[in-house]
Amino acid sequence: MRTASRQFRGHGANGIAIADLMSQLHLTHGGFYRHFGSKDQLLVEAVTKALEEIRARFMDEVKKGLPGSELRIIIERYLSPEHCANPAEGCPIAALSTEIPRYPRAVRAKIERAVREHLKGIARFLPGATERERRLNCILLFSGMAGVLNAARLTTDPEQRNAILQRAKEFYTSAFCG
Amino acid sequence: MRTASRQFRGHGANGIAIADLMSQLHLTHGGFYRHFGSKDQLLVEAVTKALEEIRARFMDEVKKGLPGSELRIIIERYLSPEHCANPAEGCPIAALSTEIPRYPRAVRAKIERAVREHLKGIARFLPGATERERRLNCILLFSGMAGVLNAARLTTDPEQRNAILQRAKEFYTSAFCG
DNA sequence: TGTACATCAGTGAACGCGCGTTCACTGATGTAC
DNA sequence: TGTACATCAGTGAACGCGCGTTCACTGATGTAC
Repeated sequence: MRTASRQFRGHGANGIAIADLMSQLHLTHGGFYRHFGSKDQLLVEAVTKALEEIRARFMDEVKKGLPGSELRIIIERYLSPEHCANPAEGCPIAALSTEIPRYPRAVRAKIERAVREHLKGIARFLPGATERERRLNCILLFSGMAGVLNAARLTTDPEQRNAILQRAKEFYTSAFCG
Repeated sequence: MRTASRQFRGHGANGIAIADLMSQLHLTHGGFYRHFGSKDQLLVEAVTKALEEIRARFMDEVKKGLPGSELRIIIERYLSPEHCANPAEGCPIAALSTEIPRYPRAVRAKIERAVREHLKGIARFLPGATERERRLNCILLFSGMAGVLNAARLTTDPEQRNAILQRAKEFYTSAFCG
């Protein structure tokens, strides 16, 4: 399961074959359907799982930091060179955002629900007078960071890549951390 | 060519078969290789072409507006509900950003060059003391807007979708238009 | 403790389809003489 | 003006591969008696 999730993020929603995935677990591909109804279902569960893991990791980091600096820490982490260099371990939305809208309705709906759940858990660190405002700000911040992460990922020059991440870090921190 | 470009943006870099594409032009798929060396090459040319068209459209709109409001117009346009609803006619980077990094080096390099060219043409409307700063700001703005556009595209509730676009418009306008 | 049976994760071969690419061929157009 | 030839966009069949899914079978584990 964890392996599946990594492979999806690393190679794209269609970039990995079930046979290859199973053989990485030292299994044959036939057994796959004992555990999942289809590859789409695996995708849904992999994305959901990945979001939960990421959120757990965020919370760990946040607990270690000073109170009041939660969001600053999350932004720092999200736009770190490590996250940029390892899409397979990172945010599945950043890795798969353009491919998800093209999936069947049922798949999209489930992924959307997982994303909403994820954002709900993070929105409380965002500024905003009402819950609705905090949610909107949360979407704005994370979609923006996901976009800039992808921009950095398709830049081949490492220096340029770091400059982009650095500039984005300053920008989003000053915009959302007062 | 234009058809190809639309199909790629609408269905993803792998979402359209050469046979289907050719038959939309009332041709058989065999003739494809008289014009392009491979499907990858078509992708590169389609993205390049799309960026040129978009920039030309931007410039048209900008000329019609008041001087000084160029960037405001571009942001308004990029985050419009029309752009959100029609990925096939819109920004190829927003539509394909997560798929491009997984292509072979040669493909990526050519697309990156086209993107750089594109941004170079727009950067002069961005704030910044030096050319380098304006370029960084340009990447920041457009990657952020591409991210939020994708977030809006995977939201199923239309009201929520418009709220996201509206909020993003305010945010990026106030951040980059002084 | 031992035996018979059910369950079920895993095996490996096969099916069927989609699709990128190739290739021998056709037929219209243009050029040379 | 007419004829022979070259060019080349387009045709349509075929090749070959990848891959999601199915299925009959195996073998280990656990339960009933």
